[in-house]
Amino acid sequence: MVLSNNDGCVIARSNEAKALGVAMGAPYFHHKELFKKHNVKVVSSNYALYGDMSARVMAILSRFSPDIEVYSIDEAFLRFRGFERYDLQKYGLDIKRAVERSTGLPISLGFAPTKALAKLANRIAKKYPEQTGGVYTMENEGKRVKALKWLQIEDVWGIGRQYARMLRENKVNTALDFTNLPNEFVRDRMSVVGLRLKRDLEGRETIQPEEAKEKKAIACTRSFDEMYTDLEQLRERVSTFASVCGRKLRNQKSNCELVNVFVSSNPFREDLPQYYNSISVRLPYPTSSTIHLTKAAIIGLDRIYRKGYKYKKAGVIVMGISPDTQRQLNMFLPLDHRQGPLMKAIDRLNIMNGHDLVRFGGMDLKRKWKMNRNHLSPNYTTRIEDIIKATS
DNA sequence: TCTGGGGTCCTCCCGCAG
DNA sequence: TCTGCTGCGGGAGGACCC
Repeated sequence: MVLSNNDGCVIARSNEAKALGVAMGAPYFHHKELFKKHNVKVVSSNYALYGDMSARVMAILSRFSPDIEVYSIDEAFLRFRGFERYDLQKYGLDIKRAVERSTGLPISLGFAPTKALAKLANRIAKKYPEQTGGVYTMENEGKRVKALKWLQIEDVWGIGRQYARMLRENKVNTALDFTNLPNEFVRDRMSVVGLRLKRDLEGRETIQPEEAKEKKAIACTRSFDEMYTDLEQLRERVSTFASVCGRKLRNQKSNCELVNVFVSSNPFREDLPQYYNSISVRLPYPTSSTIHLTKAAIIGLDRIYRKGYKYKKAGVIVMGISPDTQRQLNMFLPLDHRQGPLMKAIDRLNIMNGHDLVRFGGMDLKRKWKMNRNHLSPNYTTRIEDIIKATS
């Protein structure tokens, strides 16, 4: 089982762990005893490792089709245009073997005419490994209808909890029931998004592949390991969050003109007074300078901070993002030309010498806080000390 | 004691300007 | 000068994804 940041929630479960009845997102501490009793292997999330393994898998997949959309850390859509003469089932097994041989990671594949149907085909492949070999091809109308009949409404890609409940109340129990609904009903209750999904499930390609785009918002938010009451503690954390946003912005060669800060008490502590607030601070011109972002974030924080609450979470979200090459400057405020080279130098030092070598005065230089990661797996592929040792 | 983090898109509403 | 209509942009809120 894999835990979220801070070892808070269960975010991934093996089939064995699922069989124990552990729900997705369940708080870890609720089930600690059960895990101990059944000897469940628990690991803290390790995104350095997952990110690297993901990149390896995606690189292998891209050898099999020129047209790949990396959808998330563990999913990709590949388009097989011009593969009409291929036996896709066999080709799929080749892909699966190649990934498993090079990375040791088991994968499953689904072939279908649209993205929503491909998700469904993949689900079948994963669910019935013996019959499908981990590859399922939805090559005709009969298979499409059969699959839609099999798929429960809440398992449809794009149908979340709210929609599933509403649909069940309207006697829609399977994906097939959903495709049989009148368009007007779907449009009315689920907006054009629902309508697009319906068409896609009918086999008419509607949900288009996404090209890699620059992010429209970049966030760094954290729950704290203890509750903070002091403005100074919050300032330190918020400064650090702002500097992370700055680094991410510079990585994608963008600037932002809006810095949003939020603070929150612990909603699970109903015995304590609750407080949530957020504020957006507009910058005079788009920037990715940590100095500017931090200043703006602190101004925002000072405005929303209220004494007397115990704070459990805070974050910085930068918005209004534009690329370096399209920067709208301010007619009345001169651009500070020193910021760019300064940030570049800091980023370079931090890359060469490990993160956080160079930091800013407002940040948590003494770093009293810690993230709970009590079950961390080694960084097998990204840290030389952690590399797997082979012994004879 | 201990309950994650990072995104997207759509709709609605409001204020503003023509 | 006033009123009504229309289009647009921004913010809030709600749905979804991983």
